[in-house]
Amino acid sequence: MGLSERKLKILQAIISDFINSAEPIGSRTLSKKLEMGISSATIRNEMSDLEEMGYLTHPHTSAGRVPSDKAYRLYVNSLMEKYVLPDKEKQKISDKLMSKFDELDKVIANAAGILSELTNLTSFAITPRLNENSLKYVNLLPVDDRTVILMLVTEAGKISNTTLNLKAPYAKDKLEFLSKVMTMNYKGKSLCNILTLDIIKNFETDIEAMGKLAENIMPNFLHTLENMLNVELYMDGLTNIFSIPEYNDIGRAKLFLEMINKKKEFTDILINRDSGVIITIGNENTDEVMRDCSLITATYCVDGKCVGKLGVIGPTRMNYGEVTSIIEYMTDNLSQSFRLTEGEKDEQ
Amino acid sequence: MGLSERKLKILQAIISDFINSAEPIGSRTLSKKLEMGISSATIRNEMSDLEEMGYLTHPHTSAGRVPSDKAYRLYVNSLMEKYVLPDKEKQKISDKLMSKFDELDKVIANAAGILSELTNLTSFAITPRLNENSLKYVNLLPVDDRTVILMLVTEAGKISNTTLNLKAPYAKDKLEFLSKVMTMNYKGKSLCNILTLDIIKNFETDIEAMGKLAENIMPNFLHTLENMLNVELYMDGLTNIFSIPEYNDIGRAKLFLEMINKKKEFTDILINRDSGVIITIGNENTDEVMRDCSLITATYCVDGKCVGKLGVIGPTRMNYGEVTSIIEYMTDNLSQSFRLTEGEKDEQ
DNA sequence: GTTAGCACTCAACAACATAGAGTGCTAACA
DNA sequence: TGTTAGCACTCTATGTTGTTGAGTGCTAAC
Repeated sequence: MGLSERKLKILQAIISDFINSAEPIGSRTLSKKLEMGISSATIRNEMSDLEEMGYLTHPHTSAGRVPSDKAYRLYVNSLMEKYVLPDKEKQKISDKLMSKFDELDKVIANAAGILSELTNLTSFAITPRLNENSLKYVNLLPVDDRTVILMLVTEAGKISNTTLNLKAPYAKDKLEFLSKVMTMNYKGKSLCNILTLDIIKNFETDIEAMGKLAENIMPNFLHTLENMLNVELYMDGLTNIFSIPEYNDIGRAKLFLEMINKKKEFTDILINRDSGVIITIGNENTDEVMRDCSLITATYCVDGKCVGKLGVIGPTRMNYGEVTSIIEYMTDNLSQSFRLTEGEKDEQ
Repeated sequence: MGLSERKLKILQAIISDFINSAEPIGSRTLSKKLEMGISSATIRNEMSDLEEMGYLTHPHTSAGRVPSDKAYRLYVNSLMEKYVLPDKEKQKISDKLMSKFDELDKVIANAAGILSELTNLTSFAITPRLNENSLKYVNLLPVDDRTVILMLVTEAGKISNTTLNLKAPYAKDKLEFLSKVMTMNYKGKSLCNILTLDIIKNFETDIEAMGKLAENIMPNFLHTLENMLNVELYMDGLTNIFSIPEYNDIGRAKLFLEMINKKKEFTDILINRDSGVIITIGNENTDEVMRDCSLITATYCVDGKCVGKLGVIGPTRMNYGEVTSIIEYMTDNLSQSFRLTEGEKDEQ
């Protein structure tokens, strides 16, 4: 049995209504709302068919119908109308998104904040993985006779500093020399590659002449590199779930927040999602704990490479159209900002 | 009417019991538990007196007694026995607290994590205010022909970088010169002072000769300074409240999490608390929203100056003795770590 | 001052009744 | 053959009532 025009219309009406009201819809209500001149009994028959096909469920006999994950999938794929962000809204987002001075991490954290505010859902964003990113610059800066700042800069412009406290005083000229040697050695190599033992081993023997200095600095160098590879997770709108009826229950709210708060696991889930706008609905999520949530993520690019993600998580009953449009607009906006350098922007 | 020895004993027993069980205590239960050879009727009389004095309340006529905020205050001030952290526990904390490589912000975030784990409460930590901190070092590093990294280092060792994209290419020698001039000019001055217009104004005229370069860099310099003055708030153990009976109610849990999630307001509250170990119980908190919480904070020092805070928030019914000891031990530990440089530690 | 005894109070729980929304089925209709 | 009215049935939500048990407060006796 296929889905007739009328069945689709009914299904769509049920889904739209349920997305707004969170209440199961009965045949009588729907018959009035649809204004198609069909009686509640007919709708009951159609609903019964839709249920048999797996698009609807009932919480219990005498309740109305509720869309299933399968229904949401159909809705997202073909039923829902594309939501077009009003220009005013777009402008507002753009304005909030980029504050000229901020560095990447702050922009991303801020983006998560804006997203949760706009969607009233829990939002998250992860910073780029720098795996493929290559080192541009190693700098060792003298602070005082035993303190040195190790500074790494990548091609994409991410900077990381570590203050090192050496066991013994050092000579300034050696420090400068070491910076240059290290830069020469590692420039253009990807962070991941540098971390492989071979290059490092070679290097350590090369500069034996530099004495204790390198010995002191190398472990810190590696540690800093590792830190740079870490993906940072930002979240916002955690308490938004309390105004969502689905979580108006201490047990569910707890499970949700606990899931979200396992940052390591959650980051991994996000990293492993495909690029582009990805919507996973309820049981489409491979992770058991997310089976009654939907997750929408989109990728933003830095320097043209898709590396970071932005998204929301909420009940399967969410406004897919609007939320998707907002996320998409935001990631596009971010990608564009991170492609142009500030200087180029100023000239435009 | 004063508090007789016996009344104190009864009060103490009620408080200790209630801290563990979260259940109102009845006279019969207490008479058995106390083993003082006094009957439940006598205890009822005493309880009635204690209630009249404001140390106890009843949720309703036929319920047992519950300690009031006043009772907790008495308990904290004189009744509770000092909890001594076992050496094993101390060792565990110390080990987890300092990981040699990490920078200040990460150590602080980590401390909040450990604290929530140990207390099963919601914990928080704020990084130092750098108001009084003075600038040690301004460095402008060339990246490419239009990109410069502005790096500021304070006496306390906090580092901040910003990548600047200049409107026009610059000459390397000018950049180096500017770094030196700026360092000379600002070294030893507190961040707050530098932000006052006078010094900056003077400086801008001084170096007019440097052309456009300074013009490009100064606004970023100021912005970076401002950012360095921001206090960062880290929190952990948010979902711990779900296992606390007091918050086993969607409304309360919501209020609590919403309060905690207003980071700006919450940070301000923390900043304005006195130094040292401060316990505020229920209605002692000036903020309306915190009237049914207790807040324990302690200060940690960087370079001997008390500047950052670490603490927990939870229901007034909390284990004040144990929690206070843990926080105190942790802040002492942090202060010590931030006083000695890594080099000195290694030598010990 | 302490205690036993007793009437009283109140929350928590369970058992039961009721209303209302909604379904499923059947039979009649177009 | 699809559509519809009608009706019995189901199930939740809500309200009512009764019961139990923990606990108090008071009184009178020790």
